[in-house]
Amino acid sequence: MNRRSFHRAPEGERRQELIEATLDCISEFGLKGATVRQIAVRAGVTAGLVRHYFDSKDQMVAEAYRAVIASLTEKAKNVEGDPTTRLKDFIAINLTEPVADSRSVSLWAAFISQVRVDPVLAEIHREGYLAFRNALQDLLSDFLAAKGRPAGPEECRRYAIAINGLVDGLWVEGCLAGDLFRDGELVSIAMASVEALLGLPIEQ
Amino acid sequence: MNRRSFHRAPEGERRQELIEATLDCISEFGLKGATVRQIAVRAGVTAGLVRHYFDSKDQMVAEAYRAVIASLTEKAKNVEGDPTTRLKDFIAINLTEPVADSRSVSLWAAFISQVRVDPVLAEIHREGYLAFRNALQDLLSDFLAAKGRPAGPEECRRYAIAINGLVDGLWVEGCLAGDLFRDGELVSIAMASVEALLGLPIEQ
DNA sequence: GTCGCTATTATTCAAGTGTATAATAATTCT
DNA sequence: AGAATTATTATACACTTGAATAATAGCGAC
Repeated sequence: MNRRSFHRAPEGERRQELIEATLDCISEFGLKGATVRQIAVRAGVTAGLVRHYFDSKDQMVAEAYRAVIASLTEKAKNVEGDPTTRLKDFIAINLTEPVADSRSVSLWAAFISQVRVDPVLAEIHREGYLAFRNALQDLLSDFLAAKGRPAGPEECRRYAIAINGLVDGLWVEGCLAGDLFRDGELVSIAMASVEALLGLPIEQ
Repeated sequence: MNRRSFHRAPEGERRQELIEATLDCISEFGLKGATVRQIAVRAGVTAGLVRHYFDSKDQMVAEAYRAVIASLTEKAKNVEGDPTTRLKDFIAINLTEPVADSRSVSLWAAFISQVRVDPVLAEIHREGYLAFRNALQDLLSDFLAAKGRPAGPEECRRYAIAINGLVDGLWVEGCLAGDLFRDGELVSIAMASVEALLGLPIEQ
């Protein structure tokens, strides 16, 4: 028997490799095509190993979804600087790579399509969405205050809903049909739109 | 042998039943759960019949996707009346049932997630998206002209991209977490946002 | 070094997949 | 009413799926 050679990886590392391989497969072959065997090939291991690190394939997929949400939101939530810079960065980050690319939107859509099916994924989604929107709402509150037009929570909430919708919608448009837009066009449209929505200039 | 009784349906009717059953299964069980057998159960027939009406399951799914796009766009594209009414209706239709519901967004997401995988679905998507956005662009052109502020194609294009993004984004938000919004809140936010984007009142 | 632990591989299994084929019964035509 | 047509069912097949189990080899402790 010629067994293939291998090396024993630290637990955290191998788990992350498997999760990354899972996401690769989902984005390239769809949820249907992301089989345990295909994922193992992508990760450079054999199929049985999946069950050594995760209770089930479904659990691994759920963790992979958490990773997607984290990668989509962490950059935007960690913007720094004065409110104007943060707002500008928030918009730009969400509409340029690596957040805005076809792999991201494929993964996002694959999981969204399961929200009705799998309550676990539904909960993960809701948490991520609310955290993201609340971060935007706080950012807008700071921005409006800094511009000398402080607004209450209700007004900020409405702005956050609208701008979140706008940015998400443009994000999807751009990811799915990036070739229909010129370089930087989406960011430019988004900036102008947010200025119009708030009735305030973003550029200093 | 006790064979189950059945009735022979006209071709068009049965095809539509199968497509509808396919969409039901995709929205309830995901693309993975939409198996030929499950679809047949939903349609009240047996699995073999699928291949009598379609060359393959994949082809049936592609036709089902066409049906989804049609149902999502036909109402909005057929708005009538003066430009102001049409714009108002366009927004309202896209953000209220039946266009805005969790089944629709599940189906939409399921197919979007396959755009990278299946070139056939990618083409169907692109056609639908462009037709939708162009309809909106024409509508905006009419609206701006009627309001005494005619705009060229490039300006209308930018507005169409932004408003399409806004409406799509709010549509997704509302479909996925309708309980987070009050009745009519999304439509109200969308109306106010579009007014701000265009710098024109929509209400007469 | 070699021993022990366990991460990893290899193999097997039952259930489910899309599809092909043959049997049959609902409907139409004469 | 009876024959012809074909939509529909029933069954079988080859293959894939996630998971369970047993064998093995990498690697740290001593």
